[in-house]
Amino acid sequence: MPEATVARLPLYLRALTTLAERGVATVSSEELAASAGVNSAKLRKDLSYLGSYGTRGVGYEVDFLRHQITREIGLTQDWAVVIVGIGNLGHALANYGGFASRGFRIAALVDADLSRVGEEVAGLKVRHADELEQIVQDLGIAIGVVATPARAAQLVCDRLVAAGVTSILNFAPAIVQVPEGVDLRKVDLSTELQILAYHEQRKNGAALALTAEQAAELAEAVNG
Amino acid sequence: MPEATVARLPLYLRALTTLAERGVATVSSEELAASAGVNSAKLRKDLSYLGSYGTRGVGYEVDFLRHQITREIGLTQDWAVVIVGIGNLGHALANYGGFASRGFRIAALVDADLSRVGEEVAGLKVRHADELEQIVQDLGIAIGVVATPARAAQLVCDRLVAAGVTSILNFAPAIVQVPEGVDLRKVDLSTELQILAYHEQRKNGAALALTAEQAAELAEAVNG
DNA sequence: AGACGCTTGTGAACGTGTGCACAAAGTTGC
DNA sequence: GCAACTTTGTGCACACGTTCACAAGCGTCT
Ligand SMILES: NC(=O)c1ccc[n+]([C@@H]2O[C@H](COP(=O)([O-])OP(=O)(O)OC[C@H]3O[C@@H](n4cnc5c(N)ncnc54)[C@H](O)[C@@H]3O)[C@@H](O)[C@H]2O)c1
Ligand SMILES: NC(=O)c1ccc[n+]([C@@H]2O[C@H](COP(=O)([O-])OP(=O)(O)OC[C@H]3O[C@@H](n4cnc5c(N)ncnc54)[C@H](O)[C@@H]3O)[C@@H](O)[C@H]2O)c1
Repeated sequence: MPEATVARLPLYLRALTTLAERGVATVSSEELAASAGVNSAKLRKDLSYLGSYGTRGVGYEVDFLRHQITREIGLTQDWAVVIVGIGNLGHALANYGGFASRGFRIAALVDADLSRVGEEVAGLKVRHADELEQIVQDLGIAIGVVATPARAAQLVCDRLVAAGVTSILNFAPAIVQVPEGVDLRKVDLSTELQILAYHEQRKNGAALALTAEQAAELAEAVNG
Repeated sequence: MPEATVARLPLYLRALTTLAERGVATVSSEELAASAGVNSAKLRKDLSYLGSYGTRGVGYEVDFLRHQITREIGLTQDWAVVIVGIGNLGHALANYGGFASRGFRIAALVDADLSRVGEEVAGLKVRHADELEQIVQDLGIAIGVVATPARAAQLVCDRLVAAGVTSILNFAPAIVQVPEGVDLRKVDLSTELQILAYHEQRKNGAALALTAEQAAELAEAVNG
């Protein structure tokens, strides 16, 4: 299955869940594509990787398709997650209710700062970073979330990997190396804003260019 | 400039900043690529879109290249940002110091909940959503960050656009439509986790498949 | 039952992105 | 001033992703 398709399955899943809540029983690729904000041909091709679950002339059965995607992504089981670094962001993540409803359970919170250890956040006691290996093994944790400062990110990832974690979501703005077999994804807010700024500048730049062109025309008019 | 290149420029910028702080004056494409975690040919092709700023046989001058990328992204000016939805995540974002150092200034905080309005967060008073248009125009805000619940996201984006915002970063897990000319990027943590879960499952699935194969072999051995 | 209309699933064309490999261009050492 | 060495910038081939367009298949209505 293409990586681009995998990245869109959660999108479809969310759209299907919304439809199911509204009591919709079947949906065409055109409608579902509109809900998910993608091209309908792309949607059909994506879904075709799961199998032929549609009915020609009718569409897709919402509940059935939802189940198939859930199974494909691997959300039939709950995944235990550890969050490392319980600062600003770590607190927000720990308190966020949206993970549980999507198949993820925050199983442990870890920080290196002794003044933070023992604090109760979202019903969990913050534990010390040195206990990481024990925690990961005891709770069967496969996914780690890194919300420490950038300078600690590589060390924390190394420890997570050593403890047996094979999937990491990194929020720290740092380039981290992990051994093969370990999946690393990053969420980088500053980068996102910078990409927006680039396009924003070009929008304004286009306006400036137009002005320059107008200026040239003006100059020509005056000189001609 | 290719979109993929634009998305990597912030990465290079960060790597260059780190090098500059370490006092490195020049860097080869090989070294810089390693710092940024990309292929060196890709890095050189990306940089070639900015112009021919390298010196053959030597490499790139760190400070100069940093300045060129900063200019290209449009970070020579500071961008004013408004955050809408000052809950868990909004607080974390408002308190985050990493934006200011990268050319973004949190200029205003907005919420619809009257019990939140007036609260002081990160040195700013939370203002009411109805004032949005006024705020955006007075402060010359071009970028909006949406950290409201999903159900409010479309409404908030519509209001932001109506107020004159032309770039939006959305944290709510919702598909949002914006008119042409407005850039919308989304950060979706659940999706990221789900992508990790998919690969995680396949890792385990590979192990299970092996077991199944072994089982088949065993059955064959018993029957044969 | 058969014709009609609708929607899926997919072949094929196209566009974008990646990475190799090397000529061109610079530096360093003698 | 020249040869040897280093590193950039880029042409080219390939891989990946997207979109069009349509035959095949299903349900419905007469
Ligand atoms: N807060 C945000 O909204 C935001 C936005 C974008 C990016 N980030 C990034 O997310 C990360 C966390 O941000 P934050 O605002 O929560 O920072 P923070 O300073 O509030 O929290 C960091 C936490 O990590 C802990 N920590 C430090 N070293 C550790 C280690 N080796 N092991 C375990 N824990 C350790 C600290 O004790 C602290 O509690 C940073 O890298 C930041 O750049 C945050
Ligand atoms: N907290 C997290 O770590 C986290 C993680 C992933 C995604 N998210 C998403 O980010 C968003 C915010 O999450 P949160 O945990 O901060 O939620 P929250 O409920 O704590 O905060 C939401 C805030 O938005 C305000 N709001 C609601 N409607 C509004 C409107 N129309 N205009 C202006 N403000 C409005 C509310 O008053 C509240 O203060 C949610 O969509 C959530 O799914 C949060």
